[in-house]
Amino acid sequence: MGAASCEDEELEFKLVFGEEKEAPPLGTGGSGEELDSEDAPPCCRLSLGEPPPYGATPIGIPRPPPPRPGMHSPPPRPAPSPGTWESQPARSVRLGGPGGGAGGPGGGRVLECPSIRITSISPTPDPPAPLEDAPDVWGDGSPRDYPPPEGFGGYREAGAQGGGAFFSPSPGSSSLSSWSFFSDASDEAALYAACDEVESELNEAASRFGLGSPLPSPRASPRPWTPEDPWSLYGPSPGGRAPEDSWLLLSAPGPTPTSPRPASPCGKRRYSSSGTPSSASPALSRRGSLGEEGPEPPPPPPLPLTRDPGSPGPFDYVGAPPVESIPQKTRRTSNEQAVALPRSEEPASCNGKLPSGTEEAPSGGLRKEVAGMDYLAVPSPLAWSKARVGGHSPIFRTSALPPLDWPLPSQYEQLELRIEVQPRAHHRAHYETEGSRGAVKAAPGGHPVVKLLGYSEKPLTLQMFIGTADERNLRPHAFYQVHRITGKMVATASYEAVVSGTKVLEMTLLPENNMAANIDCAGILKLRNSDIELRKGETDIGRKNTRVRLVFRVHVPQGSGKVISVQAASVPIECSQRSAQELPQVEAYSPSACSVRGGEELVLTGSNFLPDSKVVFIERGPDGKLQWEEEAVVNRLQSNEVTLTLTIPEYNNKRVSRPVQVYFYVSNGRRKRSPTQSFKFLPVIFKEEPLPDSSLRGFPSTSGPPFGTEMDFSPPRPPYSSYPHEDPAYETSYLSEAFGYSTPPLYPQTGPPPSYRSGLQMFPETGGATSCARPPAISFLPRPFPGDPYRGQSSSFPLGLPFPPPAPFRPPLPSSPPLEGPFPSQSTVHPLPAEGYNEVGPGYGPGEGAPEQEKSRGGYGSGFRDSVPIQGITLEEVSEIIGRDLSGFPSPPGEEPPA
DNA sequence: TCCCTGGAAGGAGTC
DNA sequence: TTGACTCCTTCCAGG
Repeated sequence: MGAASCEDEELEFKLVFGEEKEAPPLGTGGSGEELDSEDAPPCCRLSLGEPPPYGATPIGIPRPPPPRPGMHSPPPRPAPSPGTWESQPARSVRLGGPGGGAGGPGGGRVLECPSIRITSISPTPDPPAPLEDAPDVWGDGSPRDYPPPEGFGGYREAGAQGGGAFFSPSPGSSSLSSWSFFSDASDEAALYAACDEVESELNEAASRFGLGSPLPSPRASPRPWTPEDPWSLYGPSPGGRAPEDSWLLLSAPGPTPTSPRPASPCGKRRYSSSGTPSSASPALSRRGSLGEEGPEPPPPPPLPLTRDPGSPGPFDYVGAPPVESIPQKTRRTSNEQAVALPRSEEPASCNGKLPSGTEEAPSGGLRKEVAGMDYLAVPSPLAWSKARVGGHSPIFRTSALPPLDWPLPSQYEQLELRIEVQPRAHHRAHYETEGSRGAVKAAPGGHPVVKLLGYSEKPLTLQMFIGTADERNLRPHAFYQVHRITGKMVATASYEAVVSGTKVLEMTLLPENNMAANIDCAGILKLRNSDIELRKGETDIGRKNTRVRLVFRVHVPQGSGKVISVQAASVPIECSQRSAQELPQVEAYSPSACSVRGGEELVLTGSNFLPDSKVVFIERGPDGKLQWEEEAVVNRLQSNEVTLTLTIPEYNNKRVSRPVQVYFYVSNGRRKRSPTQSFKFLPVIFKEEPLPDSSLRGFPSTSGPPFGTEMDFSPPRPPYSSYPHEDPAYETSYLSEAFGYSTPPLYPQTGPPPSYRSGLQMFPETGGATSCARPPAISFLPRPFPGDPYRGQSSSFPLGLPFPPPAPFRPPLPSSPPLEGPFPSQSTVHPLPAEGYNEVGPGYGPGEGAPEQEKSRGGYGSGFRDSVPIQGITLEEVSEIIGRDLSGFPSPPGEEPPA
């Protein structure tokens, strides 16, 4: 389907703009394999009802290609002009259905998506410059100055939309699909005239695809702040963003706005009486698509609600087939339908099994063939990470706002978007077939609170979407969407929009409210795994992928058509029912490293801790086999439901010379374990004499104390002048760990030895707390050394975070727990692998607006950080780095790999 | 009546 | 291949 739509787009695009010549030839761009359909500015809102930026745009202009599911906006690449970012070349697509192969009508036609450029702050006007001053006809507050084609920007979640709403409107959605691709029939009628042919292809393609899940949208509500819409700052017309209502009304199927509670597509399920063979897919029997469901609510009247001025409606639906034409969605559990799916072309990725890099395999013919369906390919996480290494400035043109999957810093200069009150760690998301399960709540009661610091001039729009909480880049979650909650108890006005396929809830930050918003209007909707996984290009799997984060973003106008975009992500939220009830969750812990001798106290904070909860440390070998396991002694007296205090066990090999990465988990019984958390056992102290020329200082050799270094197994000594964490060496460890790299401090380094190299290299075993690393992730303590931009950043970032937290220094929150407080409340750092963590942002690439502190940070900055950009680094890269940097390490006598 | 919430049934998927 | 177990999705019921 995605293919079809892309084709559609391409066709229209060419027809209207004659882009053929400009479209990069197939395979051009070098990295064509990694290109997405999202080449188009992801910042483009796919909101139905948004008119193209140009009034003259012919009606034939198709709506943006359905964002590809599972895809992220291809990381824009630096354009020739400094500060300018250019989208990656578009991919080619083959007409004729998803098969991309010869099958399907249009069989061999290969179309190329246009290359699009989006810009960040650019000293010189970019090609699209002429459009810069064009009013924001989009009215969505995301003024766009790029040409229409960009309006078709796809977003990965478009798939959500593409796969979801795009494919099949929600039949039983509790909320109409505001992003339903197929919508109002009346509009469609007009559209058909313009794109009959395309539509037929779309339908054809759709019929060959498993249709995605309906993406429900909460009931609409009038835009609460239309007149004062902060977005108007960017353009005259707020119209582009059709109010939810319009979306809803445009969606043919589904409950009416007045019946938010979705009727179960097939009524209540009764397995005992369904008559459906047990082997039958529940989906087939219970959840068909439009048309399949008998008692579908009558289509809502066409556009009864007021559209925002300028809301073009029809444009959005160009090419959209009528709802009725949507083939019944398929489920992979259906054999027949499964067969119908273009498996042959589906990279193994379809179900999320595609190993990283698979699709990058440039295997000639095959690759070429795939190229025909190139836009279906999904860049590997590695590729993404690499592409984003270096990060970028959070300054954008108002016309080219960053896509949702672009990491952004939470703070830039004086601006900071902060989550004052974090949501609870658990929130049971609701399915489309269920009624709402309410808004996300905050741990202390109430709801999350988000505040923008450093700006209070005008009202601004705060955007919120559901993001991922895994170890990869923060991005819109494929299996969850934000769900707008309304009701008497909801005080915060919100507006639902769709940004490239991802539902975004928009609220207003008012100066009179100190630019703070109480997020009491945001629920979480769970999409069926099978639906999402069926999407073309979707690589994520839904099973056990139940952790999300609330992502908040705000674009602060800076004048001159520029905005600073900052983003904040909440702590991870477990959205499954069971997990929320039974599984223990570790949200933070301190410390995160300790001497191999253990004995230190480790404090875990989280939830679902039981009196008999166990904490088990484990170590796994490269092959994943368990190499060591030790249960820690839990101090029951100092533990409760949300806190576990335990004594770190002794590591089984105390003669290691390098930090050992281990993990621990909390167990409430068999199969009731928390996700593992990383922990490091550090070698006992090394005393080293500074040897400026040595690249291996501090490391023992196999033949005695190397370079004047000796291993110290003696009893604890008096504390050193500097605390471990005050020592740059500590910082190295700290950083590497904080960044989530399961890598030991990179002692052996090439190049000029960092200043911190002299002196203590490893953790002094002084006993007491001094032998333990301060929590990198849960930095309750202000970072000690001066100039450290992280200092005091109590809410740093989770372990496993590929992005370093480049956020400049900020004082601890008043609400932050005391120094030794077990759990930071607001800005708790979750050591959980939740990369892309709010504060983590993309960081600032060198020379890209990085805070001076960051740039000037000495010590570690000259080594590892300089040689390997942290941002976006992946585990693979980390492994590589580890292998590279430690390869020269001589194993000291006595050190043996844990058996 | 609607919304929210907790619980659980039953099938699918995984080990 | 089979059984046990876990997870997902839907349904039920009560406040």
